[in-house]
Amino acid sequence: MEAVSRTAATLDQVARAAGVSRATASRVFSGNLRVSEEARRAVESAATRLGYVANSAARSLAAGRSESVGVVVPEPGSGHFLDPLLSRLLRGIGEELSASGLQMVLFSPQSPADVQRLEQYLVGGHVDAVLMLALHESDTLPARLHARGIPMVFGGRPPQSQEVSFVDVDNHAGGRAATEHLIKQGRRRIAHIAGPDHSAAARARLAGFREAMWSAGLRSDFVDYGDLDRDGGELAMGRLLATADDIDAVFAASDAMAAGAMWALQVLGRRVPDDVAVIGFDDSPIASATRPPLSSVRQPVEDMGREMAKLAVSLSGVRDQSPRQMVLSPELSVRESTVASR
Amino acid sequence: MEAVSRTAATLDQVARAAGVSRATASRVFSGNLRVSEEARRAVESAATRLGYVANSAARSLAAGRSESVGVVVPEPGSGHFLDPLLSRLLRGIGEELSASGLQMVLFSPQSPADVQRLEQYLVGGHVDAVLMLALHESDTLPARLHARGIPMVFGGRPPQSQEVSFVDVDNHAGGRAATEHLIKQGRRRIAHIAGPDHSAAARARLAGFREAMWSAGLRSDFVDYGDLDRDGGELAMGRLLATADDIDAVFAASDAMAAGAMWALQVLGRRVPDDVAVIGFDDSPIASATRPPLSSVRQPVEDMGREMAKLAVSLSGVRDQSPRQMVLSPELSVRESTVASR
DNA sequence: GGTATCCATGGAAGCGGTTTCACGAACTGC
DNA sequence: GCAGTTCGTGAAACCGCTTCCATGGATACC
Repeated sequence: MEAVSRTAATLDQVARAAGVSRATASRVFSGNLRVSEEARRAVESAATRLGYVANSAARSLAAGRSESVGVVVPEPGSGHFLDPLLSRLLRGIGEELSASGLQMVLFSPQSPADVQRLEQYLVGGHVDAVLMLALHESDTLPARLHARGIPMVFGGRPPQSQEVSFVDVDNHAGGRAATEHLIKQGRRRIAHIAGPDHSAAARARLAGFREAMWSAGLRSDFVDYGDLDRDGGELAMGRLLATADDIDAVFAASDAMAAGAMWALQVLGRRVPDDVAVIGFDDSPIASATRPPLSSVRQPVEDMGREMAKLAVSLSGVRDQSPRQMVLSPELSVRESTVASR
Repeated sequence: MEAVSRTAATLDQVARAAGVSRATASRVFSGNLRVSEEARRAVESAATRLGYVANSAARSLAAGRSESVGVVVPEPGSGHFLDPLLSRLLRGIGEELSASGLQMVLFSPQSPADVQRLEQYLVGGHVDAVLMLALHESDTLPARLHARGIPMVFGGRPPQSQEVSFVDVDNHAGGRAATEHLIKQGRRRIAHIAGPDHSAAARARLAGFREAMWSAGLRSDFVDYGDLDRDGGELAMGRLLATADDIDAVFAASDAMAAGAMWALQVLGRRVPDDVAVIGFDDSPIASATRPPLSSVRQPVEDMGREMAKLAVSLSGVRDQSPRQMVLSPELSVRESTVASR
């Protein structure tokens, strides 16, 4: 390979070196069929020789598309359930986008000013599509993006779900699966530690729990609430035991709460899983670090990311953007906290 | 605000509406001082009226800088210690970049082909700077980026650390602090469960442990190794106890290993912290989910991200890019696993 | 053999900004 | 009052690529 000059080679130089016009060289890179085999070879060889890489700014400007997708992640500390899953999700998104040759531009607005700027940026047409990982208050965004014809895909079901495209995990099914697993293990007096009521995901998990219990003809009123973290789980467990001390299983809406619940049980001398089985949700690192290791519901977060990206890609550039939606099923990750000892 | 047309307003339209030339309008947005107060006001009002947002592709092309910074994160599954900290780190980076009006472009190359493409992309001058969160095999990258004058900042000390800029957490100091904390609690026979020897971070933590023990005149040879996950910790703890069953404290190089060690101890009837104190590293979610909650060493990961971004910004556009390095100190996060019961 | 069709190609006009340069008006200093 | 600055401004030349359009040679058809 020739010495790669300090300043990047341009299409013009490549074309000149290949003995063709800029237009033809451009066609080669855009995969245009209308190029002779001969010209194509000349251009390609010149390109490698010069170490040519297309200037994306110029390409975007000329072609009117940015070759990049914006990803908006929620601000932290909001106790959003997504947080621990974020890196898995981004991974899935990145994988799919990079397969399509798209760049991923990450936004994590902190202040209202950031949100404002972000909105301008997105509406300004600097990205070909937007993936939203949480509903920022900015409810105007969907409408404005839509008006500009910029596809937008939500991760997790947004409030006004009918109008927009989204990919979600089936929290209802997850809650049901967790509960059915406990029932199958012979448990009968099963409690649920639910997440905050304002969270749609938490409500769906609760509903799944209720449905499974009803179907099995069991009482479904051993329910308490926590704020998704460990202490919330511990407190809720205490309250539940005070109400009904013969509970034989607990399904918590998060692993952290499940860990807290386990603690509360063990402090009171209950053995897990022999006396009380415990199952969490998310299959986070916590699940394999508790004693005993925690059964959990694993959300297919990587798949979710991939599907979001796919959806965005298939939506962009299309005139008709009727919203599409997709719901992924979580699966059980069974560990020792729910299987009666050998 | 006027109806924002479907297609974004251009600088030209703004200039026309304000009754000035494109050049003057451009000066207003670039913060150029040479503009009369009158013209500035006219342009600004026209801009808000039309909902103008600069087209970043055009700006990049004309100005020769991309207003964006590439962030390369390690592929997953490699058991890299960064993984659980990733979202915190990205947060810090994003915060700082967005304050400078820069975009963050995320890369997570999976295949060798991805790495190849990435390298081309970065070298192609599409970003103003690069933040590397792990040493991909592609050792040629630093040199090539340097040749192009593209600043690059590593997160975590790279192998050949003298030549490049980086921000790292002081693992040595962290290891020392953890150990000294145990000593201060009156522990004397302290063991260390180290991470894999090929990891520089793991070696530094071990060195910190040794230094603290030597300084206190204590034996520092209760050392075993694990692969950073829970099972590794459990196994290592078993081996350590087989060697010396009167160990009264353990410092593990990761929270997961600490959790595993705690389990091993408790299975053998040791009480934590009464018989044996346990401390981890990373202050991950696991730390607050164990029973008892785990003391740990908290890495200032957000700060690390912020500093990396700052460094990149200050480096870009500067002719002389003599490498700068920065080492951040971790701090102790004390919980019940190391404080003798009340 | 002549005309219609096809196809690879090059010329050239943008895409939407930034920045150099020249210019006139308004200052300054003596 | 005049030369020398300073300052705001607009015209115009790019930045590197895509794409429309015209062209001309080769092929197809009758």
